Amino acid sequence: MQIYNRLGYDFYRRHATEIAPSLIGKYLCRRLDDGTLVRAKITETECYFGEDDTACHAHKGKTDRTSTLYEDGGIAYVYLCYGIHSLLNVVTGERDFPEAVLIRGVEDINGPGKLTKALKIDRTFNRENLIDSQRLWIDDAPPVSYIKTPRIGIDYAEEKDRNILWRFVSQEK
DNA sequence: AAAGTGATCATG
DNA sequence: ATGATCACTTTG
Repeated sequence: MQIYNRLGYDFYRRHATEIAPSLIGKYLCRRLDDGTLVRAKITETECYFGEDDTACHAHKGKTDRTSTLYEDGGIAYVYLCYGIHSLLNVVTGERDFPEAVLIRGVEDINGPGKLTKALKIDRTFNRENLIDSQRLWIDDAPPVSYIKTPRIGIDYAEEKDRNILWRFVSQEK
């Protein structure tokens, strides 16, 4: 049985538009405080790319909250949505350019809020370094076929950004 | 269809 | 200090 290594800096330094589809089928890994290892196959992602993307949190520029997006690729961006849900993103690309991939779903868990609840991921994981963290990382796996759709929950964005096919969903059963 | 929930950001 | 706005989920 093949053992796959954790994804490293070379994977994360590419553009979010390229990384979002290639994350489908990879394994999101979480080491809980009690030592339990949870590995969940990623089934759904979205990418958010640059200040020109009106759906991206950084489209109005750099603030305290969005500063995470401007870091080097390979760290987590976790923020509180609707006062209830922590949403997990992976920061990608180069420093000073804001881009990230939202992890929207994993096997058997659909929904970005449910997945962070199941894996016990909260805002303390903001800026967690996925390349060397002992509690959150992503393991490599072979590519998987996927379909593309528009992104979800971004009605406030400009039409050009609402229509772009930046959501990626696994076709595997 | 609509509420629940609180950090964030722009306004005053 | 106040108010609007949410990259969601659940309930009816």
